[in-house]
Amino acid sequence: MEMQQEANQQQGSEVSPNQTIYINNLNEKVKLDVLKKSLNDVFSHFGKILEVKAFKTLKHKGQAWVVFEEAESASTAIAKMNDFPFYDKRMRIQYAKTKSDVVAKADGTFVPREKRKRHEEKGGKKKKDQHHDSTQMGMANSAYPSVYGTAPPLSQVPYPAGVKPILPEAPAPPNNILFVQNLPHETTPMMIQMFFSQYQGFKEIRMVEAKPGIAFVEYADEMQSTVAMQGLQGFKIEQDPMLITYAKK
DNA sequence: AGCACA
Repeated sequence: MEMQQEANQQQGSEVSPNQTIYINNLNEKVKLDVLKKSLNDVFSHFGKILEVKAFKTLKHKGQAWVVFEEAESASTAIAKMNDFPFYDKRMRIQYAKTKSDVVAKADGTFVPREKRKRHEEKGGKKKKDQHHDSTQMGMANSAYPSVYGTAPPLSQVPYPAGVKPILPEAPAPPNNILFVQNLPHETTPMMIQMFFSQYQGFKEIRMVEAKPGIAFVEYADEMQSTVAMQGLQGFKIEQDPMLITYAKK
């Protein structure tokens, strides 16, 4: 008969809706400023953001708080973005458990908290148990809810309308094609061919008229592309140093 | 896994 109440307790935890969302399962390899900026970019689709907070302490990495001006924005954000692939991991989003300081300050209810448990700042250099270095980027998470059935590859997950996918800026793995950026817009293939063709294995330059300033340079194999990259990295065509990375496949 | 406010 009544089977409509499950929508309310999607997290299995009882936290009342409020204007701050708590996000975890974030990719811990992403630098903090980049992470916060990307979170801001993504979540500003749902309303005005007052603040984005994230920390890199052991207890808090992989997590972030996004404070909206309106609680409704937070609700929409959760509904639309929970399990959203973000830097190759699915964001898990809930309402934050406690009121954010910015909000309390606006409320007038802010009371400076007592010194909490002394934050373990990184004073010593003990790093015994942090060797989880296994790169698990791109592994589908098997434990996420029903909507997609069995987890599809992240690359196939549909994105909510109006939200651009955030592609990991993680460097592409070494391969035989180089991606060259920061070229003067007048650059022609011939101009840079002079440089790239002096390296063994050079095959071709590809440029797209619609996208000035970039080029793809193909070599026979990744050894050769790597040598060329190392030789030409930062080389200045006019005055701007070119930025060379491996192309995404 | 882990809910803070440098």
